[in-house]
Amino acid sequence: MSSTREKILDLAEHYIQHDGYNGFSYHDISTSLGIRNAAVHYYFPKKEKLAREVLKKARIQFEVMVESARENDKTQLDRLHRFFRIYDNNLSRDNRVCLIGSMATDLYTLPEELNDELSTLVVNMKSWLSEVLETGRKKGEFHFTGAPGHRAGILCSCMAGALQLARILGNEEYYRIKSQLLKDITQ
Amino acid sequence: MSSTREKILDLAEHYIQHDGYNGFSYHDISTSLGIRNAAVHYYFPKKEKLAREVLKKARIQFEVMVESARENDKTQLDRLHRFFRIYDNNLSRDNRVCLIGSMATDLYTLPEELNDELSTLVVNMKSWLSEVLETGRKKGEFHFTGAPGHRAGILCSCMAGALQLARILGNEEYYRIKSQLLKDITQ
DNA sequence: GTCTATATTCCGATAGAC
DNA sequence: GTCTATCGGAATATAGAC
Repeated sequence: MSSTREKILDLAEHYIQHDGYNGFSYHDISTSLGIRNAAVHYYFPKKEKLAREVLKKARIQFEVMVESARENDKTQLDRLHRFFRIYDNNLSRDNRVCLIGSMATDLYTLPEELNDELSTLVVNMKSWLSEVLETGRKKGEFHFTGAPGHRAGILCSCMAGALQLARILGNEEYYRIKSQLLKDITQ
Repeated sequence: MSSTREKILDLAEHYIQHDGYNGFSYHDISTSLGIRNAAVHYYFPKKEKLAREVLKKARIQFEVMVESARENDKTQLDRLHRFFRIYDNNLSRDNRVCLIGSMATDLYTLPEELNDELSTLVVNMKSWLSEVLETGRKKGEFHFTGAPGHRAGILCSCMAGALQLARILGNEEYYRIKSQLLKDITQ
């Protein structure tokens, strides 16, 4: 069980969300880790494989979060806060943009091999959030008009954009957007 | 008055919004234009100067739009539609992401020289939109809660994210998000 | 598993001819 | 203003020793 492999994956995730897929290199990862270029290639021969594994790991991590929400959360508001926490964590870790926003921006320069994993991640997130919103509205926790799927689309795109705006306007902008979105749904 | 220079600027804008700052090269521009690498460097010796000029041109173009809105638009809803049209145009031109979203995602790999121009563009857009929203609410055209600045932040970040999501989920997702945002404000 | 060493390609950038 | 030619460097990737 190699921990180097896991460290590489974590670093790759960091760099993708901090600098973009085309903004980092194997050299960045190897020097951060204190090993050599070739050692990184031992674990991930191609950069696209590395990125694919990052996406896969994020998808599984999201599935774990969903399962944990299913077991522990009593309200849909708890679940909505889990959704927001994903973005909070990105902001607090070096002002990362979200993985989806980063990959989407570079999408047309990426090997098509990455499309499946990326779209699965997005579809899973959006449909889970749609269910949370729909159930929450039925139970009177949330108040909003329109289809839950539309509202989920707004939340996903708005939070992705909020992390990007935060880099330019400051982190306060992110918190303003987040709290306004929350008020829109809960009031 | 060189039209080659203008063509280069337009191509650079296209590539930044299609492939990201780190996803295109002088070679891409020169071959698209049917000239040589060195000719592009004649107009823009450094890539960062090229990107800066793209941002400056976008800022001026936005100022022209604001002035046109001031002269011609009778309602704030007309102005809001102008705002949305910016993103519509990006979507219809090769599924571009917006200039701000693209540059923000690559921000930490860019020369700091670009920060000023980028933040000016964002501040100008957001403050203009805030005014439109505030005036529209006073006149009864719009209905929303919270500060106009917060609502403007939501609109900017949401539309940026919507162009990114559209690349993954299809253009229909963009239109769903846009029309829901519009309903939220006008109903 | 990690290393040295290197092949290959691409990129930003410049010199100098036309 | 555009060209040819080229430099220096960085990136992805691989071969083969340890």
